[in-house]
Amino acid sequence: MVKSSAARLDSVFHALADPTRRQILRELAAGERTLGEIAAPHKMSLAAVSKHIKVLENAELIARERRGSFRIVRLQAQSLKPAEEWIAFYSRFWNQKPGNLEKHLEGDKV
Amino acid sequence: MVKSSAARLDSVFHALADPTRRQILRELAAGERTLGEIAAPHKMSLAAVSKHIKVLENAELIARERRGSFRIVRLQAQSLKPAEEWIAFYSRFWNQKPGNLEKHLEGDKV
DNA sequence: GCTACATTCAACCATATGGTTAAGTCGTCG
DNA sequence: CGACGACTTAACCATATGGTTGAATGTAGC
Repeated sequence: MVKSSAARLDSVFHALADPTRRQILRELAAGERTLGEIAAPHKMSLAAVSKHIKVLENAELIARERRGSFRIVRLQAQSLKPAEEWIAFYSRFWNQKPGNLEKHLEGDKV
Repeated sequence: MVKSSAARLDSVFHALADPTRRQILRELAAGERTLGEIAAPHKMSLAAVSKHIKVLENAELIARERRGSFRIVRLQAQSLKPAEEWIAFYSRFWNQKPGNLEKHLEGDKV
């Protein structure tokens, strides 16, 4: 399914809005894992983890590949880039004094 | 309500996972607005926009202030910083060749 | 082919989300 | 003080989310 840029941001941010899924991504940063390995540290059923994996896959943050009877999961960090860029638009604000925001964007008025 | 760092990421990413809310943040980047002004361009009721505003407020991405009979809404972009930093952890990945990821993190094996 | 293992799918459930309309609140102005 | 304007809250609805358990699927190995 091809998604619009807005829809891709929707699914990426939605995927990130859950601590279990963020933890999974952190684990995958250290290398690929099987579903079983990913699920082990989490206090929930394998089926529940499988659903989280599907949410991450839908956001294209991971890729799944069959390897024998295992399903190996790999990080696709580049899908985070648009999200990072979206947020980075605001980075110029967070080192400024709050009162300067309007001036900064609308030109010096006072 | 004081939130854990994880809970704050939850609410920020959740707030960003909706195109209407992202648009509202973009509008607010140009300066403060009243709720009416924010709602005008959107094809939904004022009550619906009010709910979106509440989600953004819960994530501390905006602040509301009473000004006469108006409610003025201001961007609080600094609350995006932790989200940006969380994502930035992965930035070293997206300029690399996929095959290098494990080597990069686990030391050169092959 | 049978069995075990790894994962997925289906059915179900409780709660959350995103929208609606209608009523309520709170300042301002005549 | 009475009415209007600008929101906010409440009640309601349909659909989505996040979890469960139990059955189904797909490979590997005897």
